Amino acid sequence: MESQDVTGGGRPSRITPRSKRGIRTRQALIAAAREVFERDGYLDARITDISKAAGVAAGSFYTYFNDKEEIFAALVEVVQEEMLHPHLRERTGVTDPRGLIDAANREYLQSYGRNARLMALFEQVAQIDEKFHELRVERGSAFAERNAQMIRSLQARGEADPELDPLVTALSLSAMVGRMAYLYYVAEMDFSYDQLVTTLNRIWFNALGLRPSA
Amino acid sequence: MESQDVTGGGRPSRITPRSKRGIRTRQALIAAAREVFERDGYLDARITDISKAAGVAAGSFYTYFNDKEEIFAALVEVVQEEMLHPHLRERTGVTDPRGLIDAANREYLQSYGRNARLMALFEQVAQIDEKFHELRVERGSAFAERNAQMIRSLQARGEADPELDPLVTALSLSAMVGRMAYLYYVAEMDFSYDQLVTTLNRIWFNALGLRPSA
Amino acid sequence: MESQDVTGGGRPSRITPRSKRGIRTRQALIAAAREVFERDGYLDARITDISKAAGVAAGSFYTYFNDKEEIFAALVEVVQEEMLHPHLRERTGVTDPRGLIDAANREYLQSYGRNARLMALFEQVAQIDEKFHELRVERGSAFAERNAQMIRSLQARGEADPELDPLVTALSLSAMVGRMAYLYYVAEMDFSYDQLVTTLNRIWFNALGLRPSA
Amino acid sequence: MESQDVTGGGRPSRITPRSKRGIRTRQALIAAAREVFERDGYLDARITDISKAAGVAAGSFYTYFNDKEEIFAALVEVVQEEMLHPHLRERTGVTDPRGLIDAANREYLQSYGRNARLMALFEQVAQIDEKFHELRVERGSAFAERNAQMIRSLQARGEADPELDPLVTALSLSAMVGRMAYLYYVAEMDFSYDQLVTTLNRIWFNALGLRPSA
DNA sequence: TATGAATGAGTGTTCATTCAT
DNA sequence: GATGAATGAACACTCATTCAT
Repeated sequence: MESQDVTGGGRPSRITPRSKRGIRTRQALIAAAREVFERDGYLDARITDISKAAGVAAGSFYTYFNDKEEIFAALVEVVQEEMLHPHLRERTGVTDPRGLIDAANREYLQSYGRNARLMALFEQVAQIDEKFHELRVERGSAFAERNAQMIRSLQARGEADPELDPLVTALSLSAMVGRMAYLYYVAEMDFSYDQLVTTLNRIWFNALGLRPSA
Repeated sequence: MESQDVTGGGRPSRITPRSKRGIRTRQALIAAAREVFERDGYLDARITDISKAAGVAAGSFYTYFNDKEEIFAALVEVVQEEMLHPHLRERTGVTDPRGLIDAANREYLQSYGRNARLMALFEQVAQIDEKFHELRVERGSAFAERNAQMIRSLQARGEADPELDPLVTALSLSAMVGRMAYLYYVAEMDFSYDQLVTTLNRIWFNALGLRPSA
Repeated sequence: MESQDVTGGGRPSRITPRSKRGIRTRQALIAAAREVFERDGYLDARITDISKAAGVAAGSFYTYFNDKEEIFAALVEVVQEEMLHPHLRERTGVTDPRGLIDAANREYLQSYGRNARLMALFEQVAQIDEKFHELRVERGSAFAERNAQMIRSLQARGEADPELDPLVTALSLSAMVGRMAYLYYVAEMDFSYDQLVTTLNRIWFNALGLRPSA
Repeated sequence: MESQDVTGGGRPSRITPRSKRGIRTRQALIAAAREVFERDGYLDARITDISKAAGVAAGSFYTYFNDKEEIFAALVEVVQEEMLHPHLRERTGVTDPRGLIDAANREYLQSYGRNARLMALFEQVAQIDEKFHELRVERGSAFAERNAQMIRSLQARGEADPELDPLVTALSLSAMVGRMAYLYYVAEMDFSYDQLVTTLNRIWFNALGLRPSA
């Protein structure tokens, strides 16, 4: 998933800094944005506060971004690079389906937990801003599509319930994990991490009809 | 689910109208609110527009509500009464677990579909307003608790996988259905209603380990 | 020349006041606008100052006008009604061409002089704002067209140089008077009112080839 | 008409470049200013854009000019040199009054037409900036003074109406030509170039009482 | 109860100008 | 001389809320 221009363009996009100082300022603004967004939420975050937190003048914000939406997009990009962990199989050496699902679930939850505030923020902004809503749905689809592939292989090998629609199943189970991560880390519902992982795993296994590996 | 004061109180709560005229005005405002909210979203809805849509003067809004949050709460109450369909078993005469789950899923999705715009609105407001966020989580929990009860009985009768944590399982599967309803009706993702119901049912059955009824 | 919507529309036009108080406020704003515009010029006039001069809150401006352009248009309308003096012939009883031209020139100059500051303002805004520029050209054309009619009659009666193009002549001579009024009242050039009227009259007479009335 | 410091002085005037590079940059800025002014008008022209159009950094503008007014003054100077065509009599060999007036009118209109955009700009700035307003009035006066001289000679020779005030007449007729050039080239009013010249000439001739040359 | 005009706090945004490199 | 990033003063405009009629 490469860096991608989240905002579809429109106004004259601001500069990409050429000097060292410019790069530093831009980064300071993004870091400050993260701080302010996490503290105040997207709606209450004022551009002035972001500039102030970055230690620059109010107007300097506009050297790099047109508005709140644009700096949020930049923040999303930065964080997504941090959160990306593809090639699970190669990294872990795990090959049996149950092990892979368990590893994927744990990795997803850990990653979500490390960035819980930000993830809550993304959920929020997705509900507020059309562009980010679409982005979120698309990313979810792409993720589910990879899982759908796995389900298809398992079905082909006779290891998974052949009656399941691979894509809708993948979407459903991914949606479930995503939402439960939210309830655990953001809404702080009252169950343990262990209960969570164990139950999610078991639902995946049962739902797909995976038998325990010998 | 009784009428419940969503907003924790605070300002002098506005009147509950006694005169016929007052009742009419209040209802007109709520209807107008639904219209404006669905059209503009919660954030962009202006109190002025709600009054205008209701055909009353700007100031009249404050005879009945203190602010946007309060009229939204009133709207939520009205709609929830419309959406409530308890006692599924008694109403349908269905008794086998798979039949009940199928009926519940279908009923939930239909109901969601009939009020899709509003449901999207609720999701949005839950992400914006703390009070509604809590309300949403609580309602979800209550709903899941009922499902957890069902899972416990099935486990007790040896009809469901005894390894599952009943509450977390219920939460997860409910969350899954809720999110998929959103993706189908609001995000309008590209799969059919039939695929949706069939897949959700099958995931429930498999996950719980329900065998087909003889 | 009827009241005419100078601004071609666009944004939701503000209210026309229903209550007495509203009418008073709107008028106070227009009067204040005249004051501020005359004092500071169009460009330097701040909306805040207009509100302040009218003795109302900053926001109240926007109850009646969308922006500076719009209140200026309202001001133009008001003043134009004041300045309108048609039916010169009927009012004065003058019938001979030279007498009519003399009366018209004097009336125009007097009227210009009474509103010199505002006339300067109109010139300024016409150079700044496309809409008012067009308005000015149109009004000038309409005025010239009436004069062109007069020239045509004189030519038909053999009293005016038949070689002259009536419309272009009328435009030219009107433009001349308009510009000289500006130079006399606004730029305050160094010649007397009497020199001005006498010379303008004589140029008109000579240009049209009018002989002195017996 | 020599190069003349239009702005009355005040801030430390910027450098007059010595190096070839400096001269080139200064010229590039003036050319860019003309471009931007003609495209955006005086008010909307941003110094940033002038620098950009000249292909130099924002800050470089201030090496040569203090502000927009100053570069506009420089532009005026350049253009006025281009537009100057004195000594009409000597250049054309024309000597009879009607011929000279005709030649002068044609020359003025042609010249105006070649620089219509800039002339419109000058009109605009004269209405916005006190300094340029005065400049415009002065130049007009100087021009009219030359015409007044001509009128005086004609009167002395008995060739022109002796009743006319030479200066006010010259001012009036010049103002007329100037304004009509504006209406023709800038406002693009609907009459032909030929109508224009013929009518203006005839008004001059008639107004002054010039008989056709034998 | 209804009206609708008045209020005014609150922030985003622009852009001329400076100055360290 | 040139660069381009940083500065920050300055204002327009919105809209929830009040309150006299």
